[in-house]
Amino acid sequence: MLYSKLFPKTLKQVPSGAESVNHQLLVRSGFIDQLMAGSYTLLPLGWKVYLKIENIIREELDKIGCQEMLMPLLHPRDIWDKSGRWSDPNVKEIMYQFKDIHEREFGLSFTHEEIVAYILSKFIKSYKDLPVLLYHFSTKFRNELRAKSGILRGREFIMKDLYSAHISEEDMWQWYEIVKKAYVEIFKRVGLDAKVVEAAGGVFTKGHTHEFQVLAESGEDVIYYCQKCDFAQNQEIYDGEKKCPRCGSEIQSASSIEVGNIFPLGTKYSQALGVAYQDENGKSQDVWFASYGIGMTRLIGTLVEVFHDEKGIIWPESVAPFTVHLVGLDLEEESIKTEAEKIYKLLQAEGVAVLFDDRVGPSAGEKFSDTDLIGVPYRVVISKKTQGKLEVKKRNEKNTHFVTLEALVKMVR
RNA sequence: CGGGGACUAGUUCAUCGGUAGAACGCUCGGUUUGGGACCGAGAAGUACAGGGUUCAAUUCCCUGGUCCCCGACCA
Repeated sequence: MLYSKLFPKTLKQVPSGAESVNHQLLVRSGFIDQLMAGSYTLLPLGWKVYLKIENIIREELDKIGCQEMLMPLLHPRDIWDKSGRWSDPNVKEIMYQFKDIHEREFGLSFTHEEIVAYILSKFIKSYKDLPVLLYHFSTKFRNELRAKSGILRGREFIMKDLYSAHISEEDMWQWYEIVKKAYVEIFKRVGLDAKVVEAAGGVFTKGHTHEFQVLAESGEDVIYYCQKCDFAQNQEIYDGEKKCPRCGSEIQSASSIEVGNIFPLGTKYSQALGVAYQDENGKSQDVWFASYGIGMTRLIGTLVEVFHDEKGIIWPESVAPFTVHLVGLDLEEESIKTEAEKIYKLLQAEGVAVLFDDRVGPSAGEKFSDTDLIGVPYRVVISKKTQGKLEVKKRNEKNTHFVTLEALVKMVR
């Protein structure tokens, strides 16, 4: 990608009203643009990051046997009446509900339990059809009482939601643990140190469900966790103990951002929507459900909250929009321009995602400021000072050093 | 939905009862070139909307809208 062609350009000033770090940096660096409160466009750079994250999740979920699909966002009222949630006051608060010109009632999706149950009720016949794990990445609409913190809490946001269906509670819990492990791996690959935090159980279980929390000052949640082992609980269930019940070490608290959660649903939806299978004896049985979510856009915001400095974003390599930010200085000199273009093409040929600042006018300082702001992991400079070599600086390090093209390619792989 | 703040050029802000100004950005010309360079010229505004007070309102008052922050609620 040529920086001269990239839409849009970076902003020098902090947009008015943007107070949270993720909001300020993502807007200034051109990753997102606000349409209204809690509603943002993912601009080309932001979308690149989104796709990187999406692919990591897709890989990890497919690895354990989940199947990706895509469900509609516009839902007829009757399916929500079956679960009784259309008229639930708590649901009415957050669900966008409206009528079309024929007075038919619709709602915009804020979750997909009803739809998944509806699909499964059609196709699940036998115990042989289970278990099945279905997921999709899609928009969620929530009429938030208060959208806030930039991209962390929106009224329209992208979520990955996964639903698993099972022949029994035992099977459900078994898969619950498998998905939990996959989630741990996902967050690790994305670059985040997410804590697996115990949360209140559902209606039918005395056990705990789990939230994935990332420590961050800007987080809305507070969690209590052990300094030594991986014990952690959310505010809802923490009972005030000073010592860890598992290892006896100190418990400490911190604010955090919930980036994902997993919880068993039991048979509530299968009963409401008639999702049943025949067991080995030909007897009809309810299907057991569990659901698992990851807030995709929130995850992007969380990454910025965690990985930034006073100059800009510092993307983990696994999710960065580009791997190398190639900066050409002194480009009005034909020989340097030619060399920079050559390196740009060679890096591309090596399969390296590179953003090439090919602008001739701007000063070195302006270009460097842009690299820091955008936060690509490797900055590579070519100028009359570099004399045929490549000057490399990692975004999260201070020192620069000179390398050959071969060495650089090896480094970024 | 309660409490607070804001709304003026593309952006960030200043002005202040007498019909608007800077910086940045943008365009053109020139000088620069390793941390958001400099000089000159230029384009750019229904001051959120409606109502009221006034000789006169961007400015004061009221109503509404929008955005941000705190709270209740939540991926």
